[in-house]
Amino acid sequence: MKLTSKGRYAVMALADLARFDNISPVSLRDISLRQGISLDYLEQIFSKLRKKEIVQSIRGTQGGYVLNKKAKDIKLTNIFDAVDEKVKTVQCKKESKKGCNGKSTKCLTHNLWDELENHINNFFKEKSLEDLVKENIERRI
Amino acid sequence: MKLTSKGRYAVMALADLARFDNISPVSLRDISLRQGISLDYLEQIFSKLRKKEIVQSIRGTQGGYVLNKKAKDIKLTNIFDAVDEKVKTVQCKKESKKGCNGKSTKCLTHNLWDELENHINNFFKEKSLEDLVKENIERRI
DNA sequence: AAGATACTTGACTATTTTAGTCAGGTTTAT
DNA sequence: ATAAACCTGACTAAAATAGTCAAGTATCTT
Repeated sequence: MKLTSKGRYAVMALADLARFDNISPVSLRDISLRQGISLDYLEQIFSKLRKKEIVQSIRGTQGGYVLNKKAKDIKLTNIFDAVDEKVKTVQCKKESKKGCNGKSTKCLTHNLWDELENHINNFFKEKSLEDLVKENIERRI
Repeated sequence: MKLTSKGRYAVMALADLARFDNISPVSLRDISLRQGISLDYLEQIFSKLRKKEIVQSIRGTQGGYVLNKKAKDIKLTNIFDAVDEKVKTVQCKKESKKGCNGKSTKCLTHNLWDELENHINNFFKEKSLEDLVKENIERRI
């Protein structure tokens, strides 16, 4: 059970962005350097974030990215959703008609996995980008 | 972020075992049939569970496996631990001297990943095999 | 107008992990 | 004896991951 770097990088990059974008657009190059993430990879990630309207892009010299919403309105769940970082505990889900594994009943542990998914997703739904930045500033003082 | 089948199968198989082992040892063949998990794969999994003393094996005809502890004393965390299903959110952890990415400070999101890991692990620490079986029986009635 | 900076897109690929399979054992109840 | 069931280690196909690479386009500054 592990978080992929795509999801992790997306959050790291946005946390970085949230700290600096009130001054001026932040270039991926800067984020790349500060966070140690490959520029090419960041471009992939931000392309998705832009399509989901989490960030806005500004082209040209002095360009970069800015947040498209207030930091408190961007939850981790929105970020993970944008980069296709899904919480998945089990396959037996979609075939609503039948139970799991094509059998007529739910598998013994079905409810457990549902609970687990909810448990994790709740964490992601509650936590906002603002929380992240705040925690960080507080620790610095 | 997903659960691997190894961890999932281990829990499913043990839940199955917990329901039947008060009568007689349960053969992997039976579990394989009931849960739809390959026998060969189950053998790999139970080898690990036995080494961690979660189950006990009984060889020969009429043999099989039984739980080695009471169902309420077997937590999901013990099961996942036995089959190497780890919760991992981030790499930057072990190099205790330095911060993340070899830098002198913690990465912006370090605490977040720690929180997330704890959040998930708490779920695994609380949930026992007994809980699972109970919930299931209750649902059936 | 030129050049530099920075975003944009899509294809490509090496590595790692996963999810098993396969083959050959050993033990023990009947 | 023999069949059921455990035991072990090696092997592998397929998928996912974590990027790289190449070839653009847009816009600001001078």
